[in-house]
Amino acid sequence: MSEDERIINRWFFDVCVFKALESFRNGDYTFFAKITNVVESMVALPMDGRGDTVLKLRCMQFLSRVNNGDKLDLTFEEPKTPLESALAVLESLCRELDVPQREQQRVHNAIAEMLIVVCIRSGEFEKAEEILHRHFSAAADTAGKKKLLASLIQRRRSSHSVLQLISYSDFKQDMLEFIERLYRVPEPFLTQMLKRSGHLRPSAEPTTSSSSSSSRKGRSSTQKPSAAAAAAEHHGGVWCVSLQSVRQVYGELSEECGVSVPFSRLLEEVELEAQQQSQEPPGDELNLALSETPMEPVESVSGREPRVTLRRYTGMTISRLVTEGDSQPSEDDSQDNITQISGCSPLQKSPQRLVIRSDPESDDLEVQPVRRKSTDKQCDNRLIIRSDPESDDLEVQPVRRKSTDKQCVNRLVIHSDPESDDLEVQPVRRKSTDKQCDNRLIIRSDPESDDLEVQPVRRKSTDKQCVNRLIIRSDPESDDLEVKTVRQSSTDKQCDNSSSGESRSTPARHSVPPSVRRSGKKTHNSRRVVVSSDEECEDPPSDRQTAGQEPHHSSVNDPECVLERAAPQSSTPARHSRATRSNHSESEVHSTRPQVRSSPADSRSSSSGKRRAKRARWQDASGIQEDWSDEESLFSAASGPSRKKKYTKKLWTVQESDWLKEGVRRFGVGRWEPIRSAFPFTGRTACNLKDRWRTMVKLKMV
DNA sequence: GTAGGGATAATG
DNA sequence: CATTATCCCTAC
Repeated sequence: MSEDERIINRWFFDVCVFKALESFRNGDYTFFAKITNVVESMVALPMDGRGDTVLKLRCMQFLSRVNNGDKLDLTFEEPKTPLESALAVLESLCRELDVPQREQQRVHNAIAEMLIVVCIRSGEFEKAEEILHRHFSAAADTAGKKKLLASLIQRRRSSHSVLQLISYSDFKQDMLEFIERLYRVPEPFLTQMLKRSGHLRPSAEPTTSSSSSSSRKGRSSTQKPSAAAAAAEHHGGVWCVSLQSVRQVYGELSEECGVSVPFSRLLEEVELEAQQQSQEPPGDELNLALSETPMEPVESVSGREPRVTLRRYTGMTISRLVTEGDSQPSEDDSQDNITQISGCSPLQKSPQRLVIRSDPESDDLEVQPVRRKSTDKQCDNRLIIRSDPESDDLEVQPVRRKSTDKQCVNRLVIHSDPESDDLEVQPVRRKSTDKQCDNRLIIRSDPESDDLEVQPVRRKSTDKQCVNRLIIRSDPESDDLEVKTVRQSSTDKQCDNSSSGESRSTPARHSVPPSVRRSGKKTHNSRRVVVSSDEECEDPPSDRQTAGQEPHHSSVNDPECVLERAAPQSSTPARHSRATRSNHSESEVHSTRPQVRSSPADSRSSSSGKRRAKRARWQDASGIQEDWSDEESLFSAASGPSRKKKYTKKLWTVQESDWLKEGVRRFGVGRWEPIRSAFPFTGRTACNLKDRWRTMVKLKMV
């Protein structure tokens, strides 16, 4: 990666962070979440890291967690609720910045209080109690509050006039103010550049930070429209600036910002990139991908394809988590939301994994077994699971992924009849046009049996979702796939494993492995049906591995769970499921995005429609945190203060591994502390990085 | 702060 | 019980 690219990445990163804060300030949390995802995904990119980069990420992480703090089913770090993660980030911030003790305590208490309130409102009294004891200080000024909360918990009262007075929105803004007092994000270079060139209308500019930013850096970002500005033109909604003007402005600002790259090199890069994307017509003018994209990050993210760098980021919205390096998603993969689950079989040297990915383009769910060994040869076989908006049918389609992205045309439609619980399967040949579907699928793993449960959900508004679900189980003995329909009554709570099923085999291709462990609590009754696909996906014999699974489900309403197992750092939340099975398994989450990475973001709040929905769906798929938290609480209660459990393994996410690789590239092996500081790792010590590197080397991931 | 090596947790 | 990624401890 060239130096130029790093610089450009940082410019864009800065703009995104700036915009994210602005949207948070304006209460546009949806946009905040989207942009956070973008930011998050950028973390692993090579970037000209100036001191503030990590700090900005921290702020984004913090706000992202705060933003999702009222969603107990999300998680950024394994067992933690978003606000618990926020507390952890707060600690990091306090370590990195000089935060007055009093302020630290105040913010800490505010977060703890809100978390307790959220738990109480949700009826999670045990969790609320745990937080109360663990995080809520009994200082004089909070003693009364603590007592009240304790009382509500004890009486199991999830509603109380006091609770109604507490506004989550106010809390968010309070946290934002805290962040802004702590650190004013400087006005991005690109924004300044535009302003100077006369392209940026003052109104479009964020108020708060611009002034402080410039002053913070001690530079005088006065608006002195350079001559360059005169050369700018606005064509059909697109700002165009002559190269000469950009060069001139660049020259002025590069000095102030410490950019040493010659403009000519920068230009070459940009043009090259533009060409590769076959977008911009070459010319004497920069159709400012460079200026425009940054200026309107929103559009880029949600709408049309952003150009240049942005495009790449969008794809990374997902948080990838994986532990294995080789598992790094291919370029292709990185464009989708991916959930990865892996399992390791002792017999086979290579672990088996299953990648579940949501297609940004179509709301489809894609399941793909992955071989971890040879990185290059990923499995070529995939399974697309799609819900039909029109009929609640489930469609399963094997896909062969050549180099050409063309899919297979054979599909399998699985239809469950609400009246009879029958499952209908229908082979279909399909053209290439894909239709979207408005229904969601819930994939859930049964803790008791390692089954995979797939449930179509109507996205409408009615709370009564489909009651029919599918249980997919793989037969370890035969690689068969067994599909069972399940009718669920709202009252059930356990999984029913009564049925045993029959199975059928699909040509083996996708076996769903067992093993996810999750605590499940749902149940259904059911009947099972088996189906076999008539299509075949051909797969090389070896691909078959399958993997784990994962599951999850989600809440009926809006689920958002992701599987996650790992990915703690990201800003994206996941829902947890602890379900993964293998060592490396993990799930990812996607989240907000890109990164904030960890930063924040993630999915949590994205609002853009489809993508958001998709993400939400994924989240559903993941585990549910409540279960876990129950477990956790049980555990803690049982073990008491003394921790019996020495520790819980926290698998490394792909993103963390990417940071580590980038860090080693940047600082060298052995420079663990600098690496740790340069990236928004949370809950990782330099020693952890060292160990992870050791593992990665051992696995030949690096 | 880092390197090594042992211990542990999680999984087949 | 064997494996293995991750965690923990200790020496330097």
